[in-house]
Amino acid sequence: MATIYQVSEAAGVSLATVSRVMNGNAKVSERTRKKVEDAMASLGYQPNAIAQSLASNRTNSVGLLVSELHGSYFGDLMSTVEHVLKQNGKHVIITAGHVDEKREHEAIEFLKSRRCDALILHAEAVSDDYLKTLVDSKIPVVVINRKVDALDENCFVVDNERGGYMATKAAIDAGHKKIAYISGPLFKKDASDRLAGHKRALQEAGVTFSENSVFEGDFHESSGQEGMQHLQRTFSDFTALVCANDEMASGAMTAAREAGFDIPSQLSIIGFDNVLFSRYLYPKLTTINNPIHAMGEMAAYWVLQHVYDIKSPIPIEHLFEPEVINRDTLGKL
Amino acid sequence: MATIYQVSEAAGVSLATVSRVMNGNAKVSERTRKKVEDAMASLGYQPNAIAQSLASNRTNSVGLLVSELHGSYFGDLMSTVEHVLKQNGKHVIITAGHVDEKREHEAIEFLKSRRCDALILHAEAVSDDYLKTLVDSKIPVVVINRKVDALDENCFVVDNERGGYMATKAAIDAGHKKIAYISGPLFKKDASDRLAGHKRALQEAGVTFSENSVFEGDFHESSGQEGMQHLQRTFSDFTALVCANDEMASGAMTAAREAGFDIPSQLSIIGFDNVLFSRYLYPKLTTINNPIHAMGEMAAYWVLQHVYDIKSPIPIEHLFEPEVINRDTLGKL
DNA sequence: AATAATTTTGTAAGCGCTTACATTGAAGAG
DNA sequence: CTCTTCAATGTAAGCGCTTACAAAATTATT
Repeated sequence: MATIYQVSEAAGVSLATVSRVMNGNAKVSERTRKKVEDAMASLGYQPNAIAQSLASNRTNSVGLLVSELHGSYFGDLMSTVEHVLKQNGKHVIITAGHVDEKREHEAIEFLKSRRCDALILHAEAVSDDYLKTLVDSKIPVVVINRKVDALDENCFVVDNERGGYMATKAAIDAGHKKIAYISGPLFKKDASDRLAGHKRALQEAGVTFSENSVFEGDFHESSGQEGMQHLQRTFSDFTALVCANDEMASGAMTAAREAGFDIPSQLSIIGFDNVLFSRYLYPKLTTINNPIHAMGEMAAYWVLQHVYDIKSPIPIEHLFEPEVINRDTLGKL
Repeated sequence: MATIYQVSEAAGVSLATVSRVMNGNAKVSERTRKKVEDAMASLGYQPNAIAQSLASNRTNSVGLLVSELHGSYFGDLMSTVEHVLKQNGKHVIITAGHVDEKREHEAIEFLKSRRCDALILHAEAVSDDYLKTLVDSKIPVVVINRKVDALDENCFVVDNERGGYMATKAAIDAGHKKIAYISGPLFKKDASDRLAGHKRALQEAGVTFSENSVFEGDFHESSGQEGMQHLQRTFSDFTALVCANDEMASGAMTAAREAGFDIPSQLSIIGFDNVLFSRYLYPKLTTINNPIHAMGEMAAYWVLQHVYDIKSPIPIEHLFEPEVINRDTLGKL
C-alpha cells in the first residue's frame, strides 16, 4: 500500500505538496498538480484515513447510535442519515445500544474513541445527565426522539403525546367508546407520552379510563399478540384497539384474526410510526405517522451545518408533528 | 481529552508503561499497574483509537458492506455480524452499496481507507475480478451470498438453485400444475439461480415452461404487486405463485386480495428468505428459509479465526442449505 | 557478597499524514 | 539592474500511540 512519501518521490516533490493536491486547499501550480496526480494514479495511491485523522484531528465521520440494527424504524433512520451525510462526503459509523444502559454507554464511548466529528444518538437507556455531560464535553451531539431539558437545541423529537392523542381521537371520532390500548414499555418516554395522549383523548370524550384497558408491551410484534389475548380477558368487548407502534399492531391483528375477529368490521386497530410495512399489512394499517425520516434528515443537516459549515438546505427545526394516516383498519361504528 | 502522556506523568511512569497496562500484554508489576490505572481513572483517560490504529496497524474493526441499511434481510445480517464481532471486542463499520457498481466500489474503498482489519461483503454489483483483486491484495475478505470462482474459501452462500427448486417442488407436490413465478432482477446471480431451480422443478414434473409465466421484479414489495397484476393478464388461471423473495410475495398477496382471490384456497403463494415479518403476514407466508443469520454468523467467525486468531466455536462451512418453511399460504389442490 | 539471570521500566524511532513557517524564485516596481 | 512582493514549494514538528531495544532493578545462584 503506497504512502504519501512514495507518491512524493515518484512525483519529485515534497510531502507537503502531495498533501496539498489531495486536500485541494492550498495553491499548487497546474504542472505539479498534474505530476502528483499521475504519480498517485500509477501507484494506486489511497490515502490512509487513519493517519489523516490523527494529523488533522478530523475524521469526516459521524457516529450514529441506534437501538437495534434491524427493524423498520431503525432501518429508516440509518438509511436517511447515511444518505444525506454521504452526499456531503461524510461517513457514518453505526453502533447499536440495545436499549441497555451499559451497552449504550459503551457504544457512545466507542464512537468517541473513534474520534467521530459528531454524534447522532437514538439513546434510550442512558441518563439525561450523561447526555448533558456529553454535549458539555465539546463534542457535537444531537439526540433523536428524546427531549432532554436544557438540551433543546440538540434534540429532535416528535410530539408523542399529541400522536397518542390523535390515534385515540381518531377512534373516538369514528364512534368508538370502548377502546383498548397496547403500550410500549412505560419506562420509555415515548411510550409513556403516547399513553398520556391516549388518556387525554379519552378524558376529553368523557370516557373514563380503566387500568384494565391497557397492556404494557415491549414494542415487538409478539407482545402485540400477547396484548390482544390478554385484553380479551381483562377488557372484553372493546371495539377499537390502539397500539403504541406498528409492530405490535401487526401482532395484535394476527391474534385478533385468530380469535375470529374481522378487521375492521368487528375490531378496529390503529398503529403508530407508519413504518414501511404498515401499508402492506392486510388490511392496510391505519396509523400515526412518526416522521423519523424527517428527523433523521434534520439531524444530519444539523451536523453538516454546525460541524462542517455546510449550510442546511432546509431550516433547522426541532419539533415534529405526528399525523394520522388513514388506511383500512379503522372502521366507523 | 487526556492523552497517554498526561497519564504517564500523573502516574510517574513512562509512556511505554502506560501503553503496556492498556494492552495488558507485557508484564507490569502490580504496583505500577495500580498507579497507572488510578491515574487513568482520575483523568478519565480514554485511549485515542485513531492513534492506536496508526501505531499498531490494527483497527479492531471489520468493514461490512450491505446493499441497503433498511429491510429485514440486511437488518438480520447486520445484527448478526455485529453481535458476534462485538462479543469478541471487535467493531463493525457498516456501509451501503445500493447495488450500484460505483457506489459499492466506493464503499469498499472507504472501508479499506479506514484500514479495517477485514471486510465482509454483500456485494452485488462489483465484478468478480475486482473481488479477486481484493483478496489478492492481502486484506482478508469474505463474500456473502455470492459465489466467486476460485474464491470458494472466502464465499458463504446458500444454494439458491436448490431453494428455487424446493419452492416450486412444494407447489407441485401440493397438486399445482399451473405455476407462475415472480423473479428478482435476473442480472443478480441469486435471482437467476432461483429461477433456474424453478424451471428444473417444472421440468422434472413434466410441465412445460412458458415465458409468460414469469415476471421479473426487483425484489421490492411493489414489484410483487405489479407482478401479480401483470401475470393475471399474461398467464391467467395459475393456481400457485412462487416469488423470489418474501417482500415480493407480500406485495403479490396484497394484489391478489385486491383482485378478489382468497389465499390459499384460490391462489397459493410461496416466498423466499423467511424474513422476520413473513410469519406476521396474513395468512402466514409459506416460504423458503434463507439462512442469512447462519451465514452472517459464519462469516464473522471466519474473520475472528483468520484475522484475530480467535478460534471459531463452530466448524467453518461455506455452503448453506435452504429449507421449506410450511405455513399457511400453500394450499393443496 | 558477587555475579548471572530475569523481570520491570524507560528511550526513542516510527506509523502516514497535516500544517505553520521558512525558503525559493519569478514577476513587478522603481 | 536592484529591491519588493507574492505565489509555489519545501522543511520539520507534531498528532497519540506501539514496540524494538537498552537500561535498570530485582531475584536467583553459587
